[in-house]
Amino acid sequence: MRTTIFDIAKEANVSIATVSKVINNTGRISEKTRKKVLEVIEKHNYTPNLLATALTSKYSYTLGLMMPNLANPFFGEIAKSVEDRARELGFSVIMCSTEYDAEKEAWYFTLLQKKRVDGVIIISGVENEDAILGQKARAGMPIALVARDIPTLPINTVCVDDFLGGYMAARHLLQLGHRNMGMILENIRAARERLRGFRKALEEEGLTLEDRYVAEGEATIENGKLFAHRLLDKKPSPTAIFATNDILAIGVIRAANERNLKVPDDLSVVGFDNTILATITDPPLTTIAQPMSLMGSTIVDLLVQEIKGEETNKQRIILVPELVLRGSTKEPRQVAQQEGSLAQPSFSGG
Amino acid sequence: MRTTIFDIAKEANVSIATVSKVINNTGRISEKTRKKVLEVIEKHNYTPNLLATALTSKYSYTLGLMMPNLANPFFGEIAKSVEDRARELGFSVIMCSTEYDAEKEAWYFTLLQKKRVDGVIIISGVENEDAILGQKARAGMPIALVARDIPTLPINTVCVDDFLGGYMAARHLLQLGHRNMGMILENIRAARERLRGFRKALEEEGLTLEDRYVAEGEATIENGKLFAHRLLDKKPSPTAIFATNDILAIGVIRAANERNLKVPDDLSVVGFDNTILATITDPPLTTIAQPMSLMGSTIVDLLVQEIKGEETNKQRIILVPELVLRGSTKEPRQVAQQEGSLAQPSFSGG
DNA sequence: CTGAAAGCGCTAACAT
DNA sequence: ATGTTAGCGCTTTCAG
Repeated sequence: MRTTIFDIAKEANVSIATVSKVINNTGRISEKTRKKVLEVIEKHNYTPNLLATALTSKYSYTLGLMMPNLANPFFGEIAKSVEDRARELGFSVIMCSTEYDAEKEAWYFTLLQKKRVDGVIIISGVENEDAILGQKARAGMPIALVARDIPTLPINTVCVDDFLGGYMAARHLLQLGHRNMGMILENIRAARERLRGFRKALEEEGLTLEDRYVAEGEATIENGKLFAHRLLDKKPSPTAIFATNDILAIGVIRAANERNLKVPDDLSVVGFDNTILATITDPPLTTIAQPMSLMGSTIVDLLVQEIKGEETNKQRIILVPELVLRGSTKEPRQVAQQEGSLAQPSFSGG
Repeated sequence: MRTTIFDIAKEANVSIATVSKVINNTGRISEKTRKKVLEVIEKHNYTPNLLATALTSKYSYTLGLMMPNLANPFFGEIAKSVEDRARELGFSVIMCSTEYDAEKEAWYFTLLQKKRVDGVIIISGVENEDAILGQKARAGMPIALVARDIPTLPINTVCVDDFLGGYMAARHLLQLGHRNMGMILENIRAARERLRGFRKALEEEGLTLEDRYVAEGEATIENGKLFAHRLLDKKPSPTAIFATNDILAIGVIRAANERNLKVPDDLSVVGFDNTILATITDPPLTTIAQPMSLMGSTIVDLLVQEIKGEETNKQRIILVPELVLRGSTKEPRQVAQQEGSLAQPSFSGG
C-alpha cells in the first residue's frame, strides 16, 4: 500500500488534519510540529494524492486542451504556450487531438467533464457549436476559445482579426500591382473571414474576386498544391495567390515549382500564421502573422480568471495580425515591365 | 450541486451499487432496471466523476508525457501519435514541456506522481537519470522512454539505432565522394551515438573526423547556422556537414546561403529525423528518418502493457532508421570534375 | 439480480 | 495550536 496522509499522521504523532495543514500551508501550526511532519513526509517520500484532494476541494487544477492536430506547428506553438502559462498558474493540461472530427470533439469534451477538469481551451476546430459549445452541453464547464471566434457566444475568446488579416494580405498584393488574384482557404470559419477581408480590399479598388478564383478545403500541403494548380489553370491566370495558412501556401509554392513558375517573379504567394514553416520555405514566405505565443498565454489567463470566479464578464480579445514581408511576393511581371503604370492610379485614391 | 450517482440511484429507485454496475457493465443487472437507470442518467445528463472512480479503483487512466518542447515538430509528431494511441486504449495524457531543464523535469515527475497517473512516457530530454529514472525516485511508477536510450536501465524503450543512423549518413556522403566532413550535434546522448556511428564509417575508409570539425550545442536554427559558419571557416573547409537533426541542418543551409555557397553543389547537408521541415527547405533535405509515428504508438503499447501487468519483462525496441534522399546532397565539386575518380575505390571494397 | 456498508485519501468546519 | 468528524463520489465485497 502506498503511504497516505494517515500513515504520516500516525508516525508524526499528530492528526491527519494537522498533516493536511502543513502540506497546504493553511491554519496555524507550530514550527516544531511542522518540522516534525515535514521530516516524516520526507522520510517516506510521501506524495499527497491529488485525486483525493480534487474530490474534496473545488478544483482539480487540470485544464483540457482540444485542438485539431498537435503535429501542426501552428497548434504546437499555441499548445506550448498554453502548457507553459498553465504550469505557471498551477494547472496541468490534458491534450486532446480532435482531427477535425466533430464526434471526437464531443467525445473528448465529455471525457474532460468526467475527469472534472476545471475548464477547457479549444483551439480552432470544427464548427460544432451545438454539440459542445451550447449552453446546455457545457453544463457550466468554463470554456475558452483561441483562434476561433464565435461572436454570438458569451465565451472568453482570443483570436486575431481575421477579416483584417485577409484585408492586409490583399492590400499588400494590390500595392504591388496585382490585379488578378486567387485565394485558397481552409474550411473553417476564420478562413472565411479572411476571404471577406480579402474581397473587401479588392472591392475598394473596384476589383472583384470571382468564385472561380477561390478554392476551399482541408489544410494540407497536398491540397494547397492541388488547388493552386486548379487556380493557375484559369484564364486569365492569377499572378498572386493568398492562402489562409502557411501549410496551404507551401503547397502553392510546390505547384508553382511543378509548373516552372518562379516565386515570386511569376507568382506571388502570401500565407497566414507565420509558423516556423514560413521561414524555411524557398523563397521564405510572406505571411500574415498571428501572435501564437501571446494567444496561448492570454487564453489561459482568461480561463483561469473565469474558473476562479475573479472575473465573470466574458472577454473577446481580438489581436491585430501583422504582415511579415519575406521573399514570396513581388510586383507582377507586367507591372514590372511597365514600371508600375497600372498600379499607380489606385495609390492616388488613398 | 452536480448530480451524483446517488441522485441517479434515488430517482431510479435502485441502490448506488446498481447504478455503478450498469455504468461499468459489471455484475448482473436485469434488462429492465438497466434500461430504467440509463434513462435517468440520460435525463439528467449525468457524467460519472472519474476522479472518484480513480480514487477507488486501481487506475486513473491517465498518462504523463514529458518532452523538451512541444513546438518542435519532431516532438509534436511523436506526441500526436502517443495521444492517439493512448486514446484508443482508454487513456488520456497530460503533457509536460520540460524545456531541457532537469529541475523542471523532476518537478513535473513529482506532479505526475501526485496526480496518480498510471505511467509516464519520456521523450528524449536531459540526462537526468538519478533524479527521476533511478529506481528509488520512480517509486514504482511505470516509465517508458522514446527517442532516448539508456541501455543500463531496465525500462521499456523505443528508439532508433542512433549509431547506425550516423553510420548511414557517413556512408552516404562517402559514397558520394566526400572526404572532408563536419558534424554538428545536439547535446544529448543520442546525438553522440550518431557521432560515433559517423566516425566509425569514416574510419572504415581510413579517414578520421577531427574534433575541430565537430560542434555541439542545443538544437536551434541559430546554433546550426553559427556552428556551420565555424566549421566552414576551418581549413580545409568541409564539403559536407551532417547535423543530428533537421533543425540544425536548416541552420547549416542558412549559413551556406549567407556565404553564397550553393547546397548541394558547394556543400552537402544531411539532417536527422525527417520532420515536415525536411520536405520544405531549399533544397529539400536529405535526412535520416526516424519513424516518429510508430515510435509513439509503440511506446504507449509497451507502457500500457506494463501498467496492466500483462508483461513484466522490459523491452528495448531498436528501430532501424532510413536514409531519405532529397536534394541537399551531391558529390563534392572536385569529384564531380574528376568524374568520381576519388569515390571509385571505396565502392570496390564493398 | 439487487442492496447495505465499508472504504479510497483527503479537506473543512467545528471542537477543544 | 491541534484533533474529531463528516463528507467528496465512487467501487466492491458480501448478504439477501
